[in-house]
Formats: sequence, C-alpha cells, structure tokens
Amino acid sequence: MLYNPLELEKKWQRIWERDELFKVEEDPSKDKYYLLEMFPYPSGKLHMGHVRNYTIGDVVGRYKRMCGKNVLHPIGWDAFGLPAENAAIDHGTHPEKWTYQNIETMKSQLKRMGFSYDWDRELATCDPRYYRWEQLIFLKMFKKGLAYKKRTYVNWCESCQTVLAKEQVENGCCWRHTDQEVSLKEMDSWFFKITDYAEEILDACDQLSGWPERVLSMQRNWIGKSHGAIIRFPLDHSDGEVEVYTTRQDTLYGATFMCFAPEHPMVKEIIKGQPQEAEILEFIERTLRLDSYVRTADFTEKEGMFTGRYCLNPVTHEKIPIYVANFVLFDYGTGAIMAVPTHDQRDFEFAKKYGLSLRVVIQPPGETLKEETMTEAYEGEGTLVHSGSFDGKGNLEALDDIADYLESEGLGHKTVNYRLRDWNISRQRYWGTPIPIIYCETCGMVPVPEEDLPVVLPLDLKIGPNGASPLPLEPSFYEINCPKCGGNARRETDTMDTFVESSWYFYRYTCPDYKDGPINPKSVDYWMPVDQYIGGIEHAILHLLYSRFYTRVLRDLGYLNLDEPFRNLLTQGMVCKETQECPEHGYLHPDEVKDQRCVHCQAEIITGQTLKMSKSKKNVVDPEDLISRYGADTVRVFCLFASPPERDLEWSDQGVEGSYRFLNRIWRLITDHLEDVSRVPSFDGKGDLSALLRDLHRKTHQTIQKVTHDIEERFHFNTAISAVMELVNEVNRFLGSGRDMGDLACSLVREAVEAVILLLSPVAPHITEECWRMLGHGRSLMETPWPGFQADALEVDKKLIVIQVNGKVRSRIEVPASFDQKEIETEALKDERLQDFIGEKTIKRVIVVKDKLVNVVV
RNA sequence: GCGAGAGUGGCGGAAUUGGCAGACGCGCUGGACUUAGGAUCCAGUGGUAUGACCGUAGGGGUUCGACUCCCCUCUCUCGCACCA
Repeated sequence: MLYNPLELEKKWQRIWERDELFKVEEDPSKDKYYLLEMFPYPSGKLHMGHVRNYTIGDVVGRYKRMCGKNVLHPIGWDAFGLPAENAAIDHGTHPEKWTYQNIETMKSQLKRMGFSYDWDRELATCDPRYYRWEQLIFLKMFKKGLAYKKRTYVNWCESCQTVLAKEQVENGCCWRHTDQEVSLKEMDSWFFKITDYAEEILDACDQLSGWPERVLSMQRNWIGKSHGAIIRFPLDHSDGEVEVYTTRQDTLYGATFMCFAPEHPMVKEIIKGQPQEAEILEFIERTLRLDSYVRTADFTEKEGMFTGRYCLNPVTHEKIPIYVANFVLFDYGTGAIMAVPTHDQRDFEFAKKYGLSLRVVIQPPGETLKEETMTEAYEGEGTLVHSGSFDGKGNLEALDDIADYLESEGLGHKTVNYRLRDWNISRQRYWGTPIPIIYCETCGMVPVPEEDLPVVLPLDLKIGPNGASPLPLEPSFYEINCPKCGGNARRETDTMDTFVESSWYFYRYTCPDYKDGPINPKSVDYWMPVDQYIGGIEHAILHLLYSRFYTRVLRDLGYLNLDEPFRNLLTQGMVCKETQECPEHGYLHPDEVKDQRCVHCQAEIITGQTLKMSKSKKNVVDPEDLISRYGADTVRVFCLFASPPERDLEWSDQGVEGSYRFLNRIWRLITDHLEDVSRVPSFDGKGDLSALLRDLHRKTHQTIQKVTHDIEERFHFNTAISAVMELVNEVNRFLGSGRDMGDLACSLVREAVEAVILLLSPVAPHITEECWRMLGHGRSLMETPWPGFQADALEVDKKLIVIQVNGKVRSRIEVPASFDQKEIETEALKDERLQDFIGEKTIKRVIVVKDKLVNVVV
C-alpha cells in the first residue's frame, strides 16, 4: 500500500469536520488555553508566511489539546483595507465581492492544511455585525475624550490617497508603498488618545516576561520617554511667551538663540508685519513641501531664517534671536527649542552658519573651553560656569537644581516627554468602518445615537477612476438629518484605520455571536488573556502597541478586567528563498527557470541573495502547488523542521523532498510490519527484557521525554522532529537486525511505533491519524492523551565515562551505573589507553564529574 | 550615533546551570537491488601533513575543562534616529 497523502488527508479532514472535533465551548472544569495566530488579510491566496505561522500555531494547539487543555483556536479575516479598493480599480470588482471571494479561497486552503480551527467562531471585520461594535466603542471613547478631532499636519500618502498614522510611516515612506514618499498636509483628522496611556504601556513592558526582548525594546523605543523641563521664554516685542522642551536645562545659561519648527503656529503670528514676512512664509512652504524623509535625512543641510523677533533668556535676561529652522520637529516636545551652540552639535553648526553668538557654560574636567576657538560642541560632563548661582556645580546635579529653581520662579517646570503621538485613525477611504459622527449646521459635531448603529457602509457604490473614496460624493450616504435638532446635517465620510479592527478581534472570538455588546464578560473572563500569540515581527509596533492600548481603553470603559491581552508572544521569522535573475528579463519565477537557464532567452541565470519571499522578487513558492504534490503533512513537517520558529526559514525544495521521504519511511515502517505489530498489545512494562529490547524501550521513552520538553518548554519543533526521526531509525535498525520477532519484541516495537505516531501527530496530523487507525485504535488522536514517559524505562545499567587528560578526550570506558565517584575514578585510572598517555608524568589532580567524565591533570 | 539580536561543516541546523562539537536532515561519495534509477536499502562524509594535530567570526582572559562565562575587535540582520 502506497502513501497517498492527497486522498488520506481529504478523508481525515472530512471526518474531523463531521465529528466536530475542533469545536470548543467554555468549560469551567477544564484548564483553558487560548491560542491565537494573527489573522490574515484576505489578499487572494495563502502564502508561505501564512502557512508557516499557522502550522506553528496548529502544532501548539493540537499538543495542548492532547495534554487535556480546553483549547480556543480561532481564525477570522482582517477584511477591510486598501488592496480591495485597488482590485476594484484594476478589475472593476466591488471590494466586497473581491474580499469574500478571497475569503472563500483562503478558507478552503486553510482547511486543506488540516488546521484545527473552530470555524464556528470565524469572523470578518468588514461584516456590520463586527464593525457595529467598533462604532459603539468609538462613541464611548468619544464621550470620554479618548477619540477627538483636530486640525493638524498629517502624513499623506499619495498612493493610498489617505492619511497615515505616525507608526505607518517608515523611512519617510508609506508602510504599504515603500517607494511612495509621505508628504505633510494640513487637515482635520480623528485621533485616539494613546498618549494618555503612554506611561502605563511603557511600565507594563517590564511585566511582559513572555514577550521577546526585541519587541519590548522596539515598543519602549517607540514610546520614547525622556525627562526634562518645559521652560518659558518671554517674547521681547509682546506679552507672549514661547515654551520649549529641553532635557538639558543645565545648559540654559548658554542658550543664545531659539528655533521654531516651520509648522509652529506662533511663527505666523510673530512675523506678521515684519519686512521679511513673505520670505519666511516662502521658506516654510518650501520646507513643508519636502517629504519627511528628505527633510530629516543626514544629507539635508540645517537651514533657518531669522524671524526678526527676539525673546528673553529667562535666567540671563538677554535678548536672543528667534529663528525658524528646518531641523526642528513640530511633533516632538513643544515644537520649539532653545539652542545652546556650545553644548549641542546641531546648534553649533547652525550658529556657525548664521554667525550667532556662543557662550560656554560647562567646562570639561582639566580643560578650559573658549568660544572663539571651539570647533565643535562639547556635549560631555563638566562643571558649570557663567551660570549664576549654579557656578561650580557638576552639570548633572544641576539638572534637578535648575529645574527646581525654574519652578520656584515660575519660569518653567520639570516634565516628562514622550515621542509617542496620538493615533491618527482617519482614513479618506471607502473600504473601512464608517466613523459614527454627524456634523449639524446648528448643533455642530453630534455622535450617532447608539440605537442607530451600525452606520452601514453602503455596498452599491463605485470607486472612481482616481481611486478616491466615493463616500463624500454619495448624498444618500452623507445627507442626513441631525439626530438632535432634525436639521440639515452631514455624515463623517472618513473611515477608521483598519488597525482599529485588529486591536480587539481577539476579544470577539471569545463570543462571536454575542448580541448585547461587543464583548460578553463571562466569555472574556474565562478565555482571556491569550495564552500564546503567534505572528510576524513586522507588527512589533503597529498592531501590538495598538492592541495593548485598546485593551486598556476597553478596560476603562468597563468591558473587561484585564491590562494585557497577550501573555506570551512568539514572533516567527520570515520565509526566505534565493532569488534568480536573468540579465535580460530581471527576476525570474521558479517556473521561468529550467536547467539554470531563463526559459525566455536561454541565458544563464544568476542566483541572487536569499530574501523574504515576495511577489516583486518572484522568489515565491505557492503552498497550493506543494500541497497537491506532497500533501499538507509534508509541508507542515518541512516548515517546522527547517529551523526553529523565531528564526528565518530558508526555503529548500530538496528539504521538502526530505520531509516527504521521512513520512514515507514512517508509512512503510507501519504498513510493512502491520501484521507483526497489530497481533500484540503495546508493551505493558512487565516482564524481563534482554539488553537489546531494553535499549529500544529506553529510546522510546527518551524520545517521549525530549519531544515533550522541546514542544512544552521552547517550541523547538525542529529538534522534536529530529528526535522522532532518531526513534524511527532505531526501530528500523532493530527490525533489520534479523532477530526473531517474538511477542515481546513485537510489543516493544509496537510501543515505539505508537510513540512515533503520537509524538508526530500535532505536526503531521493526517498520516498519523491513518496509522493510528491501522493499529486498531478507534478514537481520533486529538482525543488521545499525550504520552508520558516512564522514569524506570530511562534507567541504564551501564554508563559511558569520557576520560580526559588535561581537558582532552583520550579514552572512554563503560562502568556499571551503580558506581559512585570514587569507583569511577579508580576504574578510569586503570584504563590502558590512559596509562599510555600519562606515562612517566605525575598526576597532579583528578576531576570526576558524576556519570560523565574523568579529567586527569598531569 | 543609540538599542536589540546573530556569527558553528558544502547547506539548513544540533549541543547553554561550562563537561565527547557537528544530533537530525539536505547534498555529496561508494556499494546493493534493478531493463532503468531522479525509488528503496547499506556504508562513508569538519579540515588535514592521517599526528596523541587543527577546528564553533578574530584576538585576549577566567577554568582541570569554554560554542557556552568575562574583556576587546570585526562582520551581518533588525528597530529607532536632527527626539532638543
């Protein structure tokens, strides 16, 4: 009988579905285990990244189930988003149709992989039954001031035709369109007040012991907490004042000028009527037109313009000039800085360029700096000078003293600053959750009454050829009467960032049909937090930060009693593959290469770098092709065997073949010896075993121990699989040794074979299920307990002792297991090979490591 | 520049409370079976001057003993970066 994965996998998938083996209910009598993989965007079909992510999860899920846990393992669809609209523009398909077609395709692919999802909990975020709750949460946030609207400079992506959050800008470009530079645009946008939770989210990082340090450090970095002071500088020409934020209040006496960010609203006020007003406005406009990457790049020179106005240094009372400068960031601190050219390199360069004055206020130890001779700023520690009553103090201790002084004089105060900005959630897009707000001509901004939810996204609209959202052009959507006064009103036509949907979907999985609110408290109490979350590192900031924020919002709205959603996080590595290039035709798809030549022009191909699989590099492998060639089990085995999950996986067609061969070996092992093995029960632990049988018995239990440890403690499936391979090799050796196969021998082989099946079943569920039934078992492996190992089976009667001379291995001896240290030493010193090495030399010392080695120092 | 992680055969990777470096797999070599072999099985496979030698990016150190701990250097990956 040949191994026919396609037929056999289909059969078991049908049976699992028929018997509803993946369904799960709340059961207070059982330990719950919430296993979650990041839900996919329904982009068309599954790619290898999905397959790897979901395979890792499925192994954990099946393993935990066999260990007796009540496992929640849901899946759904992150179904709003721009690609659906792009498809609509390109192919004229409506986003809804496109999305649901993709869901159908990908769902059947997931099923073909044999993943153990509870499909009854499936959700799609573009379904009004989902997003209506998101709108309700929005309204509650709005009422608490956690959602607010403001006019400000925002990041605009021309390709997306929409605004982006700060987190969605990478190197000055859009996170989706990595070659589309983001520009600044002044407009009204909705924000979530994530900054209110900055401190809490940052603090809680220390408690997330189940998260990779890498992710935590990225989050801490992103929040960017710093300690400093706000200092107020009075304007010279009016009663106004300018606030600056600094972490270096110790250098305040050396502040000889001030710089505004070009966006700062005060600039326009103070230059009004100045002779250089027009010129400055032109400079501001020119600077803001630059995309943020160019503006902040290393090669961009620091530039500024004098505003014609002065302010007063609050401690020296000197008049200092006010500049507008391109390098000052509007959205950090107060958007204005005090410049201390002697102790800040950027300020130094700026001062030199524009001939501004310098004053040293920190002298380094054993050196005296002079303004006229300085060639760069001194940013180190030292003693304060020219700093009034603070002269002579160390600059670090003066940090606090000066801040206290400012506070007592009413000139400023200590403060903590964060780099994190509020989350801009407005999107000028169609395929998203409508923001439930109405603008009334008389009442102003009015929230949609809760009983009117959901604000349904109309599905009968066509996206224009320029890609812009049809919502602002559709009177039947935006024309509405004010719910308060009944007068003329207009709906908000922005939709929400799709990251809002993914910030709470894992709560909805616990109660997908709950009708009385977004979250059923009973279900959430039972299932949350997520015990294991698995996904790509690319969400280290975006999705994971937003989810941590949203959890706190939901908590403070009274929906849950929880601070952190994800107890343990596993960030799996990327799936990579060699690129192949033709000098003529560029990157080539594997199908376009034959015998190392380009199929179009016969040119020899160049093998390029190993990079993340991507359509643009054409170094992709279609999971569908693999499944129909080898079956899902082979794909699963390879994904896990090739590397540990957190590392990148390098694709290897030959490695896949190897995994397929391994499953074939198991298949033959069982089918070839089925008669022998099925006529006896598995070894019951009774009876005297010969040394050979005891070795096999021991290997079986060692393997159970190792596989359990590798999965349970560290998710190292690659070593778990190799341990099973070793056991298979051992059984084959045993069977090939031509021994007489008595009942006892058969029962031990059966024990070993059953261990192979059980241990491998989370990884390759189909073939193992088939083998399990062949051995006469009636129930699914999913309902079979995970095997335990017997400690007495691990016992050995002889131990191998390594003998070293001066730390180098020179010999090995076997001693009875009962030997103690002294006996081992005596026995080792008798060893002939050792004696040869020692020769005439005198033994200085002998180190004995119990049960392991003897090191003789001569 | 700051922060995090990594560097082991031809390749993917094993080995971490310091104790036989290279498990397992791929590839390769030889053999068996065969009309055939790109199936299967068996044997071998870090280097080498074949030594009792060398070898875990390089250099130092601690130790009886270091892939593992400490110091320095190099390389690579990722994140942040004119953050005041």
